Amino acid sequence: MKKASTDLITRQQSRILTAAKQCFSRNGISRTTMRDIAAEAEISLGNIYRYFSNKKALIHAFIERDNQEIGEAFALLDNTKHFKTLLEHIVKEIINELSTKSELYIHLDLLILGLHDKDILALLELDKSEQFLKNSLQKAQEKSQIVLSLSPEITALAIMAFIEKAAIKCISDSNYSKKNAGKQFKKFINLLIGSS
Amino acid sequence: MKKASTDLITRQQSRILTAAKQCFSRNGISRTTMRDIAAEAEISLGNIYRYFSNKKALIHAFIERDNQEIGEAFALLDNTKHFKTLLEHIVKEIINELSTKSELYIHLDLLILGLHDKDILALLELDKSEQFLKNSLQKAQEKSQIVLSLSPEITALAIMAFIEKAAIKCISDSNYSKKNAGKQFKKFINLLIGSS
Amino acid sequence: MKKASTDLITRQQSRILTAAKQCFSRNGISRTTMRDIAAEAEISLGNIYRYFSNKKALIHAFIERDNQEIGEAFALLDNTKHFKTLLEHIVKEIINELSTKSELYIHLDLLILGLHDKDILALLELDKSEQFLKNSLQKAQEKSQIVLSLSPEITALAIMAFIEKAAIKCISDSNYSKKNAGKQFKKFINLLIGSS
Amino acid sequence: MKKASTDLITRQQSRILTAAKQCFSRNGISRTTMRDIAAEAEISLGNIYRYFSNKKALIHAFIERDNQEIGEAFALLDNTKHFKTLLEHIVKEIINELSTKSELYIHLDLLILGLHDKDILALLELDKSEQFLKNSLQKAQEKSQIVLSLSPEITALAIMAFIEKAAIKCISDSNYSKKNAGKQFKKFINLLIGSS
DNA sequence: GATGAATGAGAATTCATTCAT
DNA sequence: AATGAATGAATTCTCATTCAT
Repeated sequence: MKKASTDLITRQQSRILTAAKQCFSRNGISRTTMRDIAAEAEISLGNIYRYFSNKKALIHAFIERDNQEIGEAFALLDNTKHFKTLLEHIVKEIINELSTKSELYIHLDLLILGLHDKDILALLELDKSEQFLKNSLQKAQEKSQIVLSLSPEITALAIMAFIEKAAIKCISDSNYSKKNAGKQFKKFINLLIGSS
Repeated sequence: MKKASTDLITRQQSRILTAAKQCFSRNGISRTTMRDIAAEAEISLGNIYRYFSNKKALIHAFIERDNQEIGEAFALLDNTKHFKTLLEHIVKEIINELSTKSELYIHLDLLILGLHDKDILALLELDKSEQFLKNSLQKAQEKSQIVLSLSPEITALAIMAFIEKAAIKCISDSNYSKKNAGKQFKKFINLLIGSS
Repeated sequence: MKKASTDLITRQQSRILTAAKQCFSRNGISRTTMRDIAAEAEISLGNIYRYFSNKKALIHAFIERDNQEIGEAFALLDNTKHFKTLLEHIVKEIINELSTKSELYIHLDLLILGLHDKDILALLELDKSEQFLKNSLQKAQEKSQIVLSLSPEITALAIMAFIEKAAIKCISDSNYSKKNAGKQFKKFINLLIGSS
Repeated sequence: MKKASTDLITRQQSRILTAAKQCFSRNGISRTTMRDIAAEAEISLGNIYRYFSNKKALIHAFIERDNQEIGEAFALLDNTKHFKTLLEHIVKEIINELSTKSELYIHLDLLILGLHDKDILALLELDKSEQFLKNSLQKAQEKSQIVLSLSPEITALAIMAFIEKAAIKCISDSNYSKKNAGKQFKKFINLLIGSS
């Protein structure tokens, strides 16, 4: 991997990461070959290595980008007056996205990779999103926007756990729909969070 | 796959599956080679193919056996007088086991395999254990042993989700301990389940 | 790489090493691919890895075998009554062999590999043959078979150096023949070694 | 290879060759990539091909320049009154340099390349330095500055062989030092060359 | 029934060389 | 003249699966 004009570098890296996401969604991370990504990005195989020194580095970058996106979504919670409503909305979105199967692939693959690889594990900080949520809950509680039945920490954990599980269920259990998941989540939320 | 006399078949299959579990725990499913399993089972490589026609079939059989074992654990709930205490105990056990990393490997690997492979997905019925728990909750509620804040279905989902998430956290987040998880779970349970 | 019945293992390893020697002679070590060796040994590519865990291990084994052969040649010196004559003979043989170009390829390639790789360097013990020769000279001197102008150490060094250089010259300089080399060596030897 | 104005050509070629020497010393010729050389020369990768049509041509040019430099060193021998002393000095220098490992890399790499490639072999004329030395010895003998035990040809061969071998030994054998080599060489020289 | 040797289709990665700008 | 992005063939190594004994 060598340097190139910064602009092109970022553009190409981004292009490759987007292609990677496509492939990862389709087949899971570990089943995606560098050649697959190259083909998807319409780039030569060797050229990928100009932008990412190896597969691991590419995955690294991929995770970093992913974390950013999730962070941005949760950031909205800090500036809203209707915390619970927005939370329900965000969660619905996330379940929606995760239950594309494609997203879930990636999500779980990352977990597995993390278990196999300390570096990736560190990067995952196994659930940035949980952190974001916890912080948002805390702030909202301090602002007396909401009343929590349990600590922000447990609440965040429980919520994120619920989301993932529901998403998995949407895919794996044909009797279980996203609508279903949404309704259940509302009830669950009402148990955990009371509005002031 | 060549056939063998029924008795021997079951004995050998069992032996191989036990060896497989060892290997899967150590390195995850996808990183376990057929040779690894053969070595662990002290059986010849070629001989495995007499009992399982290919790796996928072996994994299939593995899942079936796993589901059985979990079912047996939850079955205890149906005959106890101290539902909540026993539940807490079982959950502690499961988190303990899952957070061995080795078990989590398998758990997650299976999920991924399921996402990639309809046959396996069907077999997973993504969380036998959740079904068992739901049934137990329902029966206990009918017997008025417990009072549920939400439906048995949501409660089971929430509990299993919590367990998995906590197990993952035990491994990935060095600041998070099993003790911690146990305490949090108690509070969480008290919110979901009231004793009559 | 896995174990196999000891007999077959040795036979196959030997076969592979022989094939390797062919290839190394033809193209030099670093230009020889594992596929080349497999083809020459009439074995599948993957099968090589059953007998040598990687290319480096194969080269290792190759060197060890080479060292043995040279050692056997020099061992003859210890039991002869006509030291100088036999030495001249052996040297002629070695120059002959080395100047096949093929042998020289290997000889030099090994040196280079040694410079790049500590493990190989250690194995080379950069010139087993020089050690053998030095010991033979020493014994012969003690038995008063020969009279050395310089120490056995320097003498051995000078002789081996001469051999190599002459061999290289035979190949690279078309005006320089093996006959030439033999004659020159006799004169050189007479300067270094006098018979008693 | 595209052409350039003669002046610039020579300047750039020289610059590239100097960079090449740095790289070759560090990692050996075959492990040096064109990109390495470009970086060291602070020139663009593509631009190298304006001045050398390919890697082989570059190595060619490199050898030619190297030969020149060695020639200049030995030329000193022709004008000295203290032949043996100067020779000892020069040899010490060469062993010193060669045993930097870096120089030896190049030296051996070139030999190998020569064996693989007729064009390069011709260029090497496998040991310009030996030729120079032979000529110097001859002249010195004619001027009666020295008395040779053997012919100038054999003497030159023996000396150069000794140098190389000693250099290699300095690197590969930790018990063997440059000092050692120098002392041994003096004794060896005294056997080959007597002053008048 | 059992064995384990053999196969070969990939996978990641490297690097000389070309070519559009 | 100079640049450096792009190419793709080549290399090492892995592993599920087959098959002769």
